[in-house]
Amino acid sequence: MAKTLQAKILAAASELFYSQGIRATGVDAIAKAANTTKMSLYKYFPSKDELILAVLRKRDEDFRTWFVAQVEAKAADPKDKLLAIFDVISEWMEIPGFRGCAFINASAEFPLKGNPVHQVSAEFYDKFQHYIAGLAAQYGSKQPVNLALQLRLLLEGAIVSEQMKHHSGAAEQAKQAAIVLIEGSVA
Amino acid sequence: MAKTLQAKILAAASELFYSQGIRATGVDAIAKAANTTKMSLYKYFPSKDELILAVLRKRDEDFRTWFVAQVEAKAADPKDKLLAIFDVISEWMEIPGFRGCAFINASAEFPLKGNPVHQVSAEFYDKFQHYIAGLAAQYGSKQPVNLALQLRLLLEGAIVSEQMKHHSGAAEQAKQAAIVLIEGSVA
DNA sequence: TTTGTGATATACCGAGCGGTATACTACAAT
DNA sequence: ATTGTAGTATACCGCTCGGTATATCACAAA
Repeated sequence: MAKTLQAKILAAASELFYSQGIRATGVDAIAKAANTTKMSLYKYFPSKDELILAVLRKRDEDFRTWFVAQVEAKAADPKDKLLAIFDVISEWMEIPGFRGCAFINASAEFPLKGNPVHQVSAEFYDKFQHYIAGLAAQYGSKQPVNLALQLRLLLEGAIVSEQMKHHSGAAEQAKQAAIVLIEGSVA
Repeated sequence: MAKTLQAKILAAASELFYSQGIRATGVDAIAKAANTTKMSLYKYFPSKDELILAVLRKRDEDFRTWFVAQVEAKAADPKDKLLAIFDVISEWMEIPGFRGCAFINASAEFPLKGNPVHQVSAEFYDKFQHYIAGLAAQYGSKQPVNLALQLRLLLEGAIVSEQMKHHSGAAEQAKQAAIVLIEGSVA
């Protein structure tokens, strides 16, 4: 409840960046949404660029924590967890305000190679893939890292498809494909 | 060679939008890159929004034409064509200046649901998927539409992964997964 | 009571944005 | 020779942007 001012700014920026786009969101709008002023904002974040990175880093933490908890709550053994991933993603897509993956979107908004946004986004998916690879190894996959990357591709593809057109059946087909790949990886 | 002024504007805008982002590209820069002036630009395109849509529609045509030609040149029978898709994508990713899929990027830059950019982008992938489904049906897949969507997800995922981090091995793993799914779809 | 500090309020800056107005040039068709 | 048309050149508009300056306020520590 008693969030620090810095946390309030971060939360407001995160929400606006995600719903409207980063470039489309002005610093004034963020300050107003956080019930503060631009001056205070610039005390905590030296520039909008730094704020963008801070927002992404926090989202990285929060989303992965939330996601893993969801999966662990849904299934007990490794194979079921691998499949539960797709159910969690499917439910996430149905949450009002879903507009795709914040990291994919950020990378698209700042297309230049060297931009730090790419590094943060890449790290997010690396960690994500690493979590999947762990489950795949427990499950007994012969090539857990490869399987993890394949499943990750299905997830990213489903998210992007669903962003462009809602209820495209992407999540369902991603899961069907995942079943084939998961079971094939132990044969 | 003797491109019309309109075509030159379209080409310049397409290039700049793709390499820098749409919002990040000003109308002045487009006019300059096309060796003309803003006045002429606004004679052909009533607004930047209309220009954006025109660029995406042209890219839709051009890319699909180029892509199909590449695939057809690489393979003769349906199964090989399905696999060749992943080789073409892989080669495309290695072209200097690759920055992901213009349609995914555009959708990310304009996240609001009703934006026409989403419709154009969704239509592009619908046509793309329809092409894959045709090959899948010729190949003898029992559920060609489902297989086509699954392969599309792998492709989108690979493109996005490669955009965030080059040489991630995404295209290769997408192809490996595709082989399993394609062969499984006739069993 | 003074002093230091975190936050506010507000006005401002230079730059870039999308888009327009006006006047001018080149050239082809009648 | 005249007229219409396609394109140029340039200046301008109102607005928003990221970022800063300055002055003030609330409050706790000393």
